[in-house]
Amino acid sequence: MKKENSENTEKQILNAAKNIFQTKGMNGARMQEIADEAGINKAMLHYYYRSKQLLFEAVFENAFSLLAPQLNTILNDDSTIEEKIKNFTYNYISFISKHPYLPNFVIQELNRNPNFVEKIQQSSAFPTLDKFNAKVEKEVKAGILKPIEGKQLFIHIISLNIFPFVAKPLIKGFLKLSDKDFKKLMEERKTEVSEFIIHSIKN
Amino acid sequence: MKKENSENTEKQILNAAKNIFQTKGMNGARMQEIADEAGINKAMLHYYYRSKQLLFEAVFENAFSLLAPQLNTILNDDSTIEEKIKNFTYNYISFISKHPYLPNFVIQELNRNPNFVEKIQQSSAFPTLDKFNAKVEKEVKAGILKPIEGKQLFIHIISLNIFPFVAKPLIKGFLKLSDKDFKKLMEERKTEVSEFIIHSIKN
DNA sequence: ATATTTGTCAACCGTTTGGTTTAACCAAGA
DNA sequence: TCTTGGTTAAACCAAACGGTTGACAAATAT
Repeated sequence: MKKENSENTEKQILNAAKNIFQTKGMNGARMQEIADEAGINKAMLHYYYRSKQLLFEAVFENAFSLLAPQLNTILNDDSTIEEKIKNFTYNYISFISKHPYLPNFVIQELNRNPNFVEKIQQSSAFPTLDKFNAKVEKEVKAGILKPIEGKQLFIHIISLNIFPFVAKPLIKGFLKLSDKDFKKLMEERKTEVSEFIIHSIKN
Repeated sequence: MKKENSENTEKQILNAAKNIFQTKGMNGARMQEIADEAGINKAMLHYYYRSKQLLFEAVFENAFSLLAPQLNTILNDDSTIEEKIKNFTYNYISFISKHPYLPNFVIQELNRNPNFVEKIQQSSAFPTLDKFNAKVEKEVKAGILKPIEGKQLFIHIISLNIFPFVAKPLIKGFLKLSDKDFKKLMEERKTEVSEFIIHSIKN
């Protein structure tokens, strides 16, 4: 009843920490609350992760490493811009619907500690825009797309896809939606958003 | 040197609280820090605002009351949809450039405490979409706009305008921008965004 | 069989935090 | 002159917090 639990406990902690940190943030989270959520003693948190800061970083890097591949796909695969937009919009909204706290958590904590960006910029497979920019420029010159800068298009795409989840309470308030309504609306956006973008940029 | 300062101190506190709360959030802010920022004694905070919670709510309502009119204009004036989009995009980006912490603060705290929405929904001049929806529908039927739902268009508009400010550190990281670069990019978006939207929806 | 390591826990520790209190001070108004 | 209201520094308080300790049992190694 030891080694089986030792691996198990560590994952239980990380999972509990994920839940608490992602809903309450670093400042709002309490070590005791994480321990309770994991159903273990508070000392165990420090036994496995030494400090709140390190536990938080484990959670954060885990969260970020889930988001980065989503972006890397659109930025670096060989499909056309139109295909990229359609795929990303569909896949990203599906993905976030399953992890609704993720984008807000990442954004909130990056705002709290902006030099965090530099840290993760080096380590993990941090997305780069070079290939995407080149592809946009190429399709613009070929007359497939109307003139647009790659970086502006990129911001358009992520704004339209991510923002509704980040501002969920606000949007629910403005549009007077229930949780179910909101989910349905996001479902519609899986195609609505890509059509909206493509309408605007395609010749 | 009494009554002049009494009003003054109250504003000094609110202003200091604004700075601290908007950068660190409710959980990250410390009463002592706010007192220091205001250059007054900590007892004064409680003298004027009784508790951290009440001081925070004063700051939050103040912040929200700055944002709401921006939306109310676009939603309720009599201009065409195209004009609404152009005006809102230009004005909103100008406005937020002067108050960069505002949208993130509001969104972060609404996520932390979603039933806050209901509170402010009653009290202040909370924006409603009815008129905007009707106008969109009318222009679609008149053939001015391509078919689109008002609520989806509304989400598009606020996403494209607000998100870049909320995700500033992320965007700075992806695009490898300095603060100056970022500001320039947002300046470009004052027209870029509205053109992008109008391209997509106009017949 | 014995010793060591590893996982776990309850209790504890020092510090920070939001909030209160006290005593004194000062300027303005009655 | 006396009261009143804004202000301060300082001490104080209880609760909450992150983190540590020491004991103990189960698993592993010798």
